[in-house]
This record gives sequence, C-alpha cells and structure tokens, in this order.
Amino acid sequence: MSNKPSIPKGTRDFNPQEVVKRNYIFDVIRQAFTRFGFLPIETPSFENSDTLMGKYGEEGDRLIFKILNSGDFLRKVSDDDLKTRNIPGITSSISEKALRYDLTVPFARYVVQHRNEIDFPFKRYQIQPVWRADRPQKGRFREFYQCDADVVGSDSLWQEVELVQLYDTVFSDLKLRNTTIKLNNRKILSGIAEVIGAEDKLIDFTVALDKLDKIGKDKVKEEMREKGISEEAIEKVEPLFSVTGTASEKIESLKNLLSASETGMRGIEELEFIVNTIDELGLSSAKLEVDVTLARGLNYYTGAIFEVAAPSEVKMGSIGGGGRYDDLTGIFGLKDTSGVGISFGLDRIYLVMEELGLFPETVLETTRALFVNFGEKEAMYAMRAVSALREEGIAVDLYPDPAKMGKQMGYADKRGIPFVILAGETEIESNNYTLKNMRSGEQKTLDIDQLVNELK
RNA sequence: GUGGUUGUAGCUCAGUUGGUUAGAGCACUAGAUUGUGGUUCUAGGGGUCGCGGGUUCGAAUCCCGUCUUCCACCCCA
Repeated sequence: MSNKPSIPKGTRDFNPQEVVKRNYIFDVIRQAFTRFGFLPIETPSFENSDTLMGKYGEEGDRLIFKILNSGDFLRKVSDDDLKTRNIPGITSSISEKALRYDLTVPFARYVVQHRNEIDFPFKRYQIQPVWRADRPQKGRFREFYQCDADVVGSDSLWQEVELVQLYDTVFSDLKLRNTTIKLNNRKILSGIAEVIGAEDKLIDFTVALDKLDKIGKDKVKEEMREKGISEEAIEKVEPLFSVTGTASEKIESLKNLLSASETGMRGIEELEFIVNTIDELGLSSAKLEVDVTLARGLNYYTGAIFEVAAPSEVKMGSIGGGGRYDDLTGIFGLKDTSGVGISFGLDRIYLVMEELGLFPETVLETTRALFVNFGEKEAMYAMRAVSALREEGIAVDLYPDPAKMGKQMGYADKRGIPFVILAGETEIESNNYTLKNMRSGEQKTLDIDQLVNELK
C-alpha cells in the first residue's frame, strides 16, 4: 500500500524527447564556448558552507540548500542557541556543507585553490546544475542548469566585448532571434549614488531602481523613501528616469548627470568602449541596449553588468546574466585578480525555444531506421546489416520480437523513425533489403552498399 | 519567507443546491488484417476523486490540516 512516488518541489524528470532537446541547447552552447577559447572545468555539487555563505547577500544565504551533518548532528549545538532559537548559530553547527548556488563563486574558489597550476588569463566554461531553495514559479526551479563562461586574470575590456559576441553567437546559433543584451556598469550606479548623496544605500537604491520598467517611477520613488533614501536624493535622481534614446544619447545624458563623480565617469567610459566597439563590429541577431536601471544580480559585480532578455513576445525572466567582479577571488585570499563572466539559463532558454517552436525537427530523430523482425532466420540476416550500418555510424535497430508487422511499423511510426527496413524470405533469396520511407510510403529494393549510402 | 491559487484514469478535462455501480476525448491493449504504420470500425483494461482528519444517514462536492501546481511579492537563471 505505498503512496504514489513523487519528486521534491521544484525538481523535474526529463523524458527522452526533453533530454534530446536539452542536449541540443547544451551542444550549441558548448561549441560556442569552445570556439571562443574557453576550457571546461567541473566542481563538486556541494561545497563547504563557508565557501558559499555570505557571498550572495542575506537573501542569498536563505536560498542556499544546507546539508545536514551526518551522525549526531546536534552534538555541537548549545542549549542556549536552542532556547533562543538562534537559527544562524544552530545552522552553522548542524550543517557544514551546502549545495552550490551558482557556478561563479565555486569558480572563484577553484581559481584561488589552483592558482599555481593555472595559466592566466584563464578562460573557463562550466555547465552544471545549481540549487536554490526558492519558491518555484514558471521558469524558476529549485534545481536548474547554468552554463557559465568566465575569464579571470585580465581587466581588458575586450573580454566584455567578446562576451557580448558570445551571447550573440549562441542565441543566433539557436535561431533565437531578437534577444536583447542589456548592458550597464556598476560604477555608473555607484556614481549616481555618490552624486545624489546616497552612497551608503547603494544596494537598496539599485534594487529599487531596477524595478523601474516593472512598477513605474512613482512606485520606485516610494520604495526608495521606504528604504530611507532622502527626499533630496530622490529628487536628484529624477533626470535618470528620463534617460532615453539611442545608446550614445543615453551616454551623453549620463555624462551630464555624473560629471561630478570620478567613479561614475569611469563607468561611462567603460560602457562607451563596449558599445562603440560592438557597434563597429556588429551583431548577427541580438540587440545591445544600454539600461542604466539594470542592477539585478549579485552584489559582487564591480564593472560591466549584463542581462539578456528573451524576445518580447515570450513572458519570461532573464535568460542570461553576468558581469565583471574585481574582488571575488579576494574573498578567498587572492588579490588583484579581476574576472568577468556570463551565464546562460538553460532551463529558461528551453522554455522560450519550446514556446516559439524553435527546435529543429531533426533533433528528435534519434534512430534512423528500424529492421522488421520476421523470425529467427530473418533476424540473423537483418542483424548482419544492422552491424554494418552501425559501423558506418548510422543509428539503426532490429525490433526484438517477431511481432505482427502492424505493431512493428506502429512502433517505428510513434518513435519518429523515418525508415523501416524489411528483410524477410524474399529479400534473403535475392540478398537485398526493402527500404521503406515512412513519411512518403515509398519503397526501394537495395543491396547492402546501396542501403548504407541511402541512410548516410 | 508573505499572500493567493490548483489537484478527479497515463494526458486534457466534465461531474448540477452533498444522494445509487464517478464520466468523456485522447492514449493504452486486443481483434477486423498470417509482408506494410500514421486515417476507420469493434471490444477491453485502468481511478481508495493529492494525502490525513472532521461534519453528515450519506462527501469528488462542506470544514480543518498537510503536500503539490501555478501566480503576485521577496529575490533571481
């Protein structure tokens, strides 16, 4: 009397068709990463808690899956902590390990730990699942894949340019057109905070600003007020809400706004370089857009900030994000190593592609041809051809049982196998095979060499 | 973490103010068809109505709890 089995909230099983389609996206991304000169690494699914905790802000810590210690995990908990329900204290006593929350922080740990074996600048890519104890919604899961490409050990802005091109390449290869790569710079945000005198509220300020296109400027102001940003500062921010036009027009108005801030002006310079260079080099299908309100993401970005929005006809959160971080390896004891990277959200890209019908039909074709099984003697004859075809790299199968033909054909049909091969008594006598095209219904009699050629 | 929403066959869903053995389409299995599938016809299998408790003579239907789904916050891929 067992209950129906189930899987945890926010996780999924993938059936063969889904896996095949996911692999198609993985392959496109992996090939692009390779072409851009990135090398693959992998890190463990779980890290020591202190590697992860405190790197994503307070909210992030809450969303990290903690792993309960083995054995008597209560041993180190003090009665005091229990009595006062000191959750952070208890948590650190009963859990020493945690599932990775993203790929960037483990990568920073990897770089620091292996610094003597790494040749800098180091370009690595990493495609692995991450886990977040978030409440699931559409496109939000508790287990999902990230595909990251990062460069550490170079502060050249050419890296940012290449990463924009990498985004463009991947989405163009996937035939996912009209994505928008949004670009901003943390220094610009710092500059704004500086100019309006709200430096101490930078995070609250940027989080509020980020919601501009979603909740409108009045609500943004309201949230800033709630977070304790002065009325004077909010007033000074006003011109920012009307920064519009082309990228260069936006940059011009930003220059006016931020002329008093050295940091801000440096951010604008960086932004301008990336925009101008991409403008010169061109993109094949994506659009690069300056968005000063873009502030999402993790607190560790110090320079460029990227985010990719899906085509506007699909309602989906961002399908990629990234940026430059100067201090991340510093947390682990390696100073002056700048890094910049981007991430692709595989699961969301999948949903977008599904919604837009962008998966090529050929992706689902796994087996090219199925031999009908007529009996023991005929199966032996067929099996010789099966081996020959497989050696040529062609995916073929023999139906395992001498079932009725209708059943065997139906099996091929449902699995989307495009060809069926009949090898029965008549074919054996003439040393031939009958090849049937399942789509057109057309049949041909061929010898083994012709068969190989036809199916290649 | 806060507020709301959803759950009936493998899938998509009906199920009247609580009232007999809970239905449909698709899918599945078998046959019509002993070397021809995707379109037809016939028959069949499959559900302790998410789970647990309560109200009632009687619960898929009402109440409570719990899990799940999706949505809005929070935050984010």
